[in-house]
Amino acid sequence: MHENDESPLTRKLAAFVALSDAELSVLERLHQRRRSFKVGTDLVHQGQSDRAAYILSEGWVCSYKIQPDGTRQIVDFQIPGDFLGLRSVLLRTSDHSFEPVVDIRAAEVLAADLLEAFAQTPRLATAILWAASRDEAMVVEHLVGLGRRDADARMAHFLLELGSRLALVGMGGRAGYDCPLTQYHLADALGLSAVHVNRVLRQLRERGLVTFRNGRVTFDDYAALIDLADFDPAYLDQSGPLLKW
Amino acid sequence: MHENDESPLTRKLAAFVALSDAELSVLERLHQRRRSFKVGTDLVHQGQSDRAAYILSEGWVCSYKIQPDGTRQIVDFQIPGDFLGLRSVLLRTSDHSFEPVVDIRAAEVLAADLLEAFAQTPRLATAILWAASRDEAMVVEHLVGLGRRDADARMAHFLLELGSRLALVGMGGRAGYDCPLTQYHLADALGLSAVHVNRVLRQLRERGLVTFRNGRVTFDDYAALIDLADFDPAYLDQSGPLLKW
DNA sequence: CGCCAAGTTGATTGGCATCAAGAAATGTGG
DNA sequence: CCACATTTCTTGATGCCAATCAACTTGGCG
Repeated sequence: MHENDESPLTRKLAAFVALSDAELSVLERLHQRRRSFKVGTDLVHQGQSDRAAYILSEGWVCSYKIQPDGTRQIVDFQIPGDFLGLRSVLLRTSDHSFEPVVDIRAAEVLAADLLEAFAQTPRLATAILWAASRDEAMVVEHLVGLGRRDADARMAHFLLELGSRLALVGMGGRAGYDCPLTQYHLADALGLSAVHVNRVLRQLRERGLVTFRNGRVTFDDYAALIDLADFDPAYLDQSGPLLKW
Repeated sequence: MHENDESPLTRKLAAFVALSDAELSVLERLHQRRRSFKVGTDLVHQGQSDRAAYILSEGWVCSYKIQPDGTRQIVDFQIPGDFLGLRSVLLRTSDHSFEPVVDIRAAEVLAADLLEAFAQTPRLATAILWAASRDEAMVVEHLVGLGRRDADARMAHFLLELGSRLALVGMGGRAGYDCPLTQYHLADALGLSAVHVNRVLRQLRERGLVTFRNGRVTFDDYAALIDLADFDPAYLDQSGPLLKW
């Protein structure tokens, strides 16, 4: 597909375990069934229906819950290399829905294939479970942000986290990254109103910290932003744990 | 220990799968190494240290994260029958700390024992993973509450959720339940100030919905409370999924 | 009996939502 | 390629929810 056939997931996992050729080819085989989804077509991932997971290879997705009163809370965003609905393959739980933020391409993974891959290559299984556990840690961090950070710090923390995640799959760095999210997405994720998101972004820009504009996030003062957000990327990188295996 | 030797965990799992005698005895064996912890003695569960999990059999625990600015966000409470640090056994992640709310009694479970139990009784493994997935769903629901519910609804939802969880292990019902939490605990869990927690509780009491007093939660108008909280216990019960196995 | 944690209540402040209205960007069909 | 429609973004004005500050009360306990 691309010049090198390295998928974002491969790239992400490789950052934490050195995968053998055999493991790489098993991983590759998981990417067989490619599918596309357009914005607007909800990936209805409601429990009972299908028991497939996806590996996102291109584009962004958000997972969310709708409240009875109509408001929406975005639980997390998925970027290339992330799993969609991994849990609902292994167990039969799927408490939230998925919606593409932009047109996406993803590989469908059947439960059987995944379990077989796990059986064949335990190290790969460990790596994937590590990724899943990292996702959980992000949800927890998100919860902490909603509970105990004000709007500025929340936004700063969010933009930094996204930057770190994207850097892992080669889609961003200290300078910034391309970001297809609208201010409404930010609002629904951060528990703010869209109007206030706009004000917060303006303020961060005017303070010379970060610029969110035209689908691009630019870090103007990385260090100061980290300071404002009290950002500690330990929960993302966890560098070390897997290397020992 | 008690009149019948049924542990809270057994009781909880039994609500979702009918466990065979063999499975029950394996479960029993996991409860061998009993330990006690007193209030104040933090269960330092910081990643690297020990790789044991606990099954809580008596008392309450909270899991939390401390922010650099000193504020605390409680991620969840554990009640009898719940696991502590299950994830950190399987993976080496432990992003938050545990602290007893009252003196507790718990069974220590070594990674090896757990894995062996899983190998022996797949159905038990499924049941335990179901419980873990339920925990995750609760964290997500908590996140939604922080992002999109006002103080009243948040409190109401929290008290209802706790009631449902306790009912599952026979420690409460529609009438109410004993609750050792302080208003500070509620504040740290709900992302509110302790002062405001007090006001919200008073208001709920005066509206005839629920009374939180002297370590006891009393539901004065269950239906109205559910209505206020938009409480849908689907994410807790998930009745059905496991029964099919 | 006196101490300390937990709970209670009032007064004041401030962060963020809401309402409202317009400007810019993006998309769409003719 | 333009006219028009629909998002998306932007900014101001106003009000409310919940934080903060400050006392005071209550209850448990050595």
